[in-house]
Amino acid sequence: MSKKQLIIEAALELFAKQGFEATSVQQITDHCGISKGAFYLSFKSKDELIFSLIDHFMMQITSDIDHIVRESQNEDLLLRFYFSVYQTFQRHSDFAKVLMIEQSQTLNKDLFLKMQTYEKLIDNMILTMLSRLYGEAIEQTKYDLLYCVKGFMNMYSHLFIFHHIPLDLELLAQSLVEKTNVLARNMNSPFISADLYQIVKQPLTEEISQEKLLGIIVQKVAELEDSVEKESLDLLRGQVLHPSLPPAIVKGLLENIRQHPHCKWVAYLLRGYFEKAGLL
Amino acid sequence: MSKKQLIIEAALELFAKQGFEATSVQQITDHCGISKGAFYLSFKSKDELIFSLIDHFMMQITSDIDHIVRESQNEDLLLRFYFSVYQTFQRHSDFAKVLMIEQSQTLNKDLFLKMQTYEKLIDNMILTMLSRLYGEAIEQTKYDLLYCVKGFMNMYSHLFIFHHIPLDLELLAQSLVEKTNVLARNMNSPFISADLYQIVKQPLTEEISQEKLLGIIVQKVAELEDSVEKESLDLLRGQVLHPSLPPAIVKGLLENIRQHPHCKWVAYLLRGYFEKAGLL
DNA sequence: TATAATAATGACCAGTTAGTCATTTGTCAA
DNA sequence: TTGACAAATGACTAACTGGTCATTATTATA
Repeated sequence: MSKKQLIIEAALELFAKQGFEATSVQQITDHCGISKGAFYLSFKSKDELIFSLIDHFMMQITSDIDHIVRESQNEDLLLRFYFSVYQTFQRHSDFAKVLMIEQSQTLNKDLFLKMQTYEKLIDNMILTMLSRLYGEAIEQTKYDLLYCVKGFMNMYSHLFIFHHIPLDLELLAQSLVEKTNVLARNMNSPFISADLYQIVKQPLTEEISQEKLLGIIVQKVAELEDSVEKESLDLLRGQVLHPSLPPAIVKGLLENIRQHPHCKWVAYLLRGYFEKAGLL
Repeated sequence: MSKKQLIIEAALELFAKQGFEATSVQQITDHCGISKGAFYLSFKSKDELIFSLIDHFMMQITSDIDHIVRESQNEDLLLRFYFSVYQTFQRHSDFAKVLMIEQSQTLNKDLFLKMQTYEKLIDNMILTMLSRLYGEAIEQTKYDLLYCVKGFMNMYSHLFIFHHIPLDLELLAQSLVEKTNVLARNMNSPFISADLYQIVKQPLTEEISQEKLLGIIVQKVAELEDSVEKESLDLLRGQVLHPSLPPAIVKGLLENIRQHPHCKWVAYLLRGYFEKAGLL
């Protein structure tokens, strides 16, 4: 085992017990029998360690899930998915605990972005899986289904992250497969629309690019029937390209489209965009 | 506003941004324009602050939920429950964030116990609500339903804890009501049995008392048909009261009952108990 | 106004931290 | 055995921590 790996393993154990902040480099080096100086031969800083640690495990985990989703037949796909996820949680329960404790890390921006990248990957795998399983039927509800699946993963993992109880993972997976099927086949009132999902998945701090914004607008315009909303949105598209209207008009146009349930998010995006650009 | 409240508000803001550990007392006092000394007139220590902070908000939140569950008619109970929960998350989004970041706090034992107390309260309210709504029909699945409800609460709260997006909470609540109904009426393969739930809810570090253990065993013995398992369990009950059998036999008896699906938890508890007592 | 009582301050303390670097130890070819 | 190079060490630094307390400012009372 390389020195890096040795340190990562030792650090993981301590982080799971005490958290990242509360664990000192000295403790880590003591715990794996090397000197403090040696630590800094492997890692530039304590921060680099947590980054490496997260990469180390998240790469394993995401590739595991990817493999399952790619290689399984439809009939046992979902079961194998849940089983594999919980097996991974069990195998790397310390890491799962660290992820829980240090959850999402809004604190450190870089770390947050890294985690978001992995989460997006996993989201996409789950979405692929759901589409393969249920097809067109869940087109409207797939993002809600995604959230439900992730909610299950999260909640049930508490069972073995915080308690060391031997669990029948096969049974657990079966139980969650049933829940997922029940929801997929009976849910009719989704909450998370495609564009809400897109917004939420946008990197937190990164502003939306003009290009992307225009893309979303054009798509929405195409969807809409002829109406005040459609006309307003089209005018706003023009304003994004060549700002010429006074703030009052822009504000009014935004108010027009905000009423339409399908346009709420575009309105939200546009308001943010114009505000940043000093046009509101 | 009292000085204590002033400090709590300021601290909350900083904790939400940086986390508890990473926020110094100096930063807090700077942020609310008082001296470091003045802080220690209101709180004995930094720890006491986080305790007060959690009490301050959790008391509000739990009593809100309790009120809803007590006062609502069955037909709009669930809707009002979800609506109120998310309204609270929105109103106290900083606190929700702190709870997320500092989640469950396995680190500090006292804090963990405090949170577990509140969580138990909320669990019981949700269970009461579910039983009132669905009655006997969910007797077998109620703990799974509880986990699903909590999973929804958790997952969907990400939408506004990490993004400041205006959401239609009424619609969100409706959507979750449907999901809950769908699950309650169609789920047949629960995973969380009454005794598994009991174990998980047991204070983490606290060992099980002999008394409690005997109570569980007696109950199980009463449930079982005459069988090897029943006899084994009864012998083990004797061993708890008056240890006399050699480890090998105890181990064998444990193995006997571990096979029976209803006895897995008792077996788990007994193994832990005998190990602690040096009888295994 | 004078006095007592209370509230607030911030320099200070002892302890801990991440990170550095002159020095020692180990390794291996000549 | 020697010497050159790499690996590893741990005492050290500067910064920061939670918490204290002699001192000062403010308020209430007489």
